[in-house]
Amino acid sequence: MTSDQVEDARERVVDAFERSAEIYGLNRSYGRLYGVLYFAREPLSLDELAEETGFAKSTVSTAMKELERFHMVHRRSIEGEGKRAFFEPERDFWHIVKQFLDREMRREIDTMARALDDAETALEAAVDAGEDERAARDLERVRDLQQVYDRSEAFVNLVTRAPSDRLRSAFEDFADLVRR
Amino acid sequence: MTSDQVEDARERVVDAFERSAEIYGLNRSYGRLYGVLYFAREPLSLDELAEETGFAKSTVSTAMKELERFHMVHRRSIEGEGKRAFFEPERDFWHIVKQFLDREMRREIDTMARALDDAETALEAAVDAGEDERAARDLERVRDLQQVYDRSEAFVNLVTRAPSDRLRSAFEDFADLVRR
DNA sequence: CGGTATATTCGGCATATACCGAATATTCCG
DNA sequence: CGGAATATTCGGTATATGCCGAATATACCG
Repeated sequence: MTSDQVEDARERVVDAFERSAEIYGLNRSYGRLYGVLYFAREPLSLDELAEETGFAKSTVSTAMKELERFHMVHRRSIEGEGKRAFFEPERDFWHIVKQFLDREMRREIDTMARALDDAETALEAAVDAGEDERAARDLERVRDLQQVYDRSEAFVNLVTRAPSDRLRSAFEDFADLVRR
Repeated sequence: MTSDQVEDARERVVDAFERSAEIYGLNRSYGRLYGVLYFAREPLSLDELAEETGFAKSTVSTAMKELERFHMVHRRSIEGEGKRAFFEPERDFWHIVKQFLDREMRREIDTMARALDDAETALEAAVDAGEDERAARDLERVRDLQQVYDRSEAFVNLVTRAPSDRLRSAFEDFADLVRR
């Protein structure tokens, strides 16, 4: 039966989504839910998602909240459907990446930057006070890190502020930059 | 005492490493171990790392194996130190990123690509057989994904093959690409 | 080749996480 | 405003994970 094969094929792609989720530190179930949504012909309700994936409705509810946090799905209500919530997948992967950079990576960079600044101050004082020469070494290390994080921050700013299609084309050209 | 402040500052940076590890889906303990190594004046042994971090030696041993897998640390032996192993941090972050792309992301891309190719074949057959028009929709989705993953693969190839300093400078120029 | 220093493996415990179903809260509509 | 439909929260359980210390394996040196 062809339609069985189609079903299998779709299932394998959803499997692949699960493994992807895993790699990026997300729960497998999120990959599955996202995958199911990705192939849905229309927005799905919590009950439909639960039915489709085999998870309890409560599980789906919390998972959806998290997936929304990552901007991987969007919640909608539909005219005449009362309170019932419907979910659609975000299919622009660049958008998802941007949101991740904006939310998670920026926060990481900020804490690190603050820690580094404090460390720099303390170490400068230590060096001036003629403390052991370990301080000088550490100061160098800290400054190296500062440079790395400054660049990361610039990159994050760049990416999160540019629209997806501009990024896509910039990355095409990026290839030439690396190669030349 | 200034040296207390220095100690505190170093500690805060190591803390920041822990949080970073967390964000990228690694264990906090890996961040701590890497951080301690980052500021070490010389390569550290398992016992020294255990002493410094408070983890059991066995814990450190397995963690080090994992950190090696990610190319975040390197294992060395030192002349006249017998069997004892010493560890050094990889300080070139680009190198670490490249290894991650090469090992993890490439594998993810491969499984997804295979799943998508299978799905494409099955769906094409279904469409030709005049199956329900859902197949046509799905085929479109699959092809969109293929494009995304093809581009990702090209990007991964590019980055993993270029030397770190070239990447760094290419990313400087990338900024102009996006902005212009 | 035997002994010693070191590394790794393994079983077990304690904690964290994923998931469930029942209980509660919220929204919408008559 | 009340009641029905839905979503969310919460407590409990099963499983996974992190970490430890003891037991085992491995490498080096005399």
